Amino acid sequence: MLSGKNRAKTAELCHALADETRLDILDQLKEGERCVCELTDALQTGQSRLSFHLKVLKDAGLILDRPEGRWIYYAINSEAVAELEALVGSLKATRKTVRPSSRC
Amino acid sequence: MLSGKNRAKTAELCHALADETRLDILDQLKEGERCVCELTDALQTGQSRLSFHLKVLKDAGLILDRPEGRWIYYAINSEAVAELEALVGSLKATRKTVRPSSRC
DNA sequence: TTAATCAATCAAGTATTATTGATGCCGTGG
DNA sequence: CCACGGCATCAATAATACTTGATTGATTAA
Repeated sequence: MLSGKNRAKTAELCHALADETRLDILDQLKEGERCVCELTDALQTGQSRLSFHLKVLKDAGLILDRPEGRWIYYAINSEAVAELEALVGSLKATRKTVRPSSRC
Repeated sequence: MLSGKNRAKTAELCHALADETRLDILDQLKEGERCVCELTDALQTGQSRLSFHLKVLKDAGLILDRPEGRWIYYAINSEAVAELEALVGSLKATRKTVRPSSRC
């Protein structure tokens, strides 16, 4: 039914995906974990900017971070992706028939 | 691989879902098509505001409109939902193994 | 311990989105 | 033809989101 917490969670997850830079990041992470400096290199962009987008993705739960030495490795959280996939799927219409009553 | 047009399309679709009001609208439409006045009633909000959000959903292709007399009925475009579902699914990590090389 | 590197955070500026009330268009009923 | 109802659109404002450059904390190498 997508009510209450689900609605807010869906909105947050979708917001995190509603940006091409963040989709680029996820595309990179699909092949395995990466540290920020690798991403700045791959995506040709500034460290600060990337850090901002990584935070959005992390806050939404779509990526996980693993500090190692002075690097921080990011990786996709496949569970969250699957969760979102399910939430999106639940938006499909339950009936195709034209509704009988009208109020206007 | 989520590149080029797909990336932009995914961002647009996700942006359209990144708002609780729009999720509420879709939730209503799941049960069948509705005209704007029914939605303003169900969602307890202003007509102008609703019209704005309906436009965002329509521009993204997530809903379809059907004029009938002086009403306009909106309905979920299940194809677009399925398309997005697939795009989201394609974000899942392809390998779980730790990547061997590092550049930093 | 000092210098250097990686990455988060902050502050300031810009850009994009959302809300609100007003206006206009179009189809319908009188 | 006229008035009304349903809805889109516009203009102005408010709220969010994004970008950029500078700073800071933490970690490692010298």
